[in-house]
Amino acid sequence: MLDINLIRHNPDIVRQGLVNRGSDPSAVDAILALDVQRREIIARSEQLRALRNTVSKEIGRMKDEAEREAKKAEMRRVGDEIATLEAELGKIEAQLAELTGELPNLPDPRVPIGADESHNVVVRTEQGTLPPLDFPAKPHWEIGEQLGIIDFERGVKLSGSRFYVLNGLGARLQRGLITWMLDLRRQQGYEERYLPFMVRSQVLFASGQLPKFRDNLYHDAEEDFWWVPTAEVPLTGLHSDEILSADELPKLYAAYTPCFRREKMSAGKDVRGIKRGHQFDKVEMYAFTLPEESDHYLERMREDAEATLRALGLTYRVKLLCTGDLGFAARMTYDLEVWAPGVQEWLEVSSVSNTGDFQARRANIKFRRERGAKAEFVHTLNGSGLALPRTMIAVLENYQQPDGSVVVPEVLRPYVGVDVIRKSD
RNA sequence: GGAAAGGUGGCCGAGUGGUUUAAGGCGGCGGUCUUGAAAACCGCUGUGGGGCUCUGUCCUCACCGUGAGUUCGAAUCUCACCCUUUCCGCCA
Repeated sequence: MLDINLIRHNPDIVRQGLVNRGSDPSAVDAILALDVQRREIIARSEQLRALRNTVSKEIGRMKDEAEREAKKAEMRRVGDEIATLEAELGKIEAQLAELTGELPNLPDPRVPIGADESHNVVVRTEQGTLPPLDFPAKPHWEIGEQLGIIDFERGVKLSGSRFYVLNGLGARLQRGLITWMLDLRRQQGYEERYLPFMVRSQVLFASGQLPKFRDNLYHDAEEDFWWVPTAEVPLTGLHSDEILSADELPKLYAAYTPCFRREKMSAGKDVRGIKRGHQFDKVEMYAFTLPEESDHYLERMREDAEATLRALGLTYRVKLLCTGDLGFAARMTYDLEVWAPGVQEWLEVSSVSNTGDFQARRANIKFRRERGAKAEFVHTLNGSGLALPRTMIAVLENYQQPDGSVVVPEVLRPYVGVDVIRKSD
């Protein structure tokens, strides 16, 4: 949510920011007009309320019956007028909430301007420590099926396309990655949280998924439950409607959750393998910080995510997203992409974003610098650390051997329990 | 799923239609006293919106779980819903 005062006083800045990220700026004018109407109506109705409050007290003290009845009749008319104004106000505020709720965050000035992902900037490429493969690399679906650790057919039988089953060491590899990542996050200073995987509408509004992106979410038809598309959602809601004290900031959290996405927008894309499913696992990082420290923690969180890939010895690159590719709530985002030699693709395994006070406004998360000081909105950041299926792809394809086996990365061996994944293990 | 009792400020807790401007207490902050501290005493105390003689020790509106309703006037009365606790049922 953008600050209404920013829209009111600097509409040009807001319009420019929206244009830069490829959004329609016309809502700004509608919002400004509604804002003026809103304040006019409030001024009038409050004046009438003040009058009624005063006169009602007088009525309580009146002894003269006729005079009292006359005043009551008069206040009845005032009440009717207030009701009319309030009804009008309700409509205007609903429209205002709808329009402002759909405005995305404004890009940070340092974000390169561009229409789409082709304008993203590769900041850095980090060479992995693994020796290059000296044989033709197989894609992970072949590796997985030949080893018997990924079962696509039974996934489809159970739930349709974009679902799969992990068998034995496949499941253990993923579980090992999750546990290892959570341990790594803890060493980096993040507190672990186990969260609900279904949340109320309000929580999805706070993080920015609702109202605009409901098509990509799974929703329970009978209750107000939505399956989380990322742990970012419940983590944003964790401190909603709270006022934190400055000395407990930053609050750094890590959480493992499955993520559920309808992938309506990417129908037909990435249908092969485990790159894009309706259900996938992720370890997520999240931070609540002082406003002046969020830029610093964006870099810190990117470093922390990178450390995961470095520990696995994988080759990856860091991208700074351009304005046109920013997510709804983000004002600046780094993507980490890992190289997968089997599919010959850079896979997005992490997206690290600073949302500034955008989510904090929607979730009403504040802090106080000192006792008695005015409460201010915190800043929030989120980052994947990391998305599991794509990390699995990278591990399988980079650690594959000529005989079809897959070496388990050293850091994972205590978690997986074997050094090499072979057929029929 | 059934029954009962509840939901009031940071916390406890009073308040069944109008001196309530939400009593009182605790906590917190400031002060008096003190060598210092404690105690005692005095004062202060939340959130959001709007306005202005425009940033103030200002005026005003709203907020007692949520939403509607009754009324000149609602924390208080009515209805619906949500949540909590206890008991029963069911269950991992």
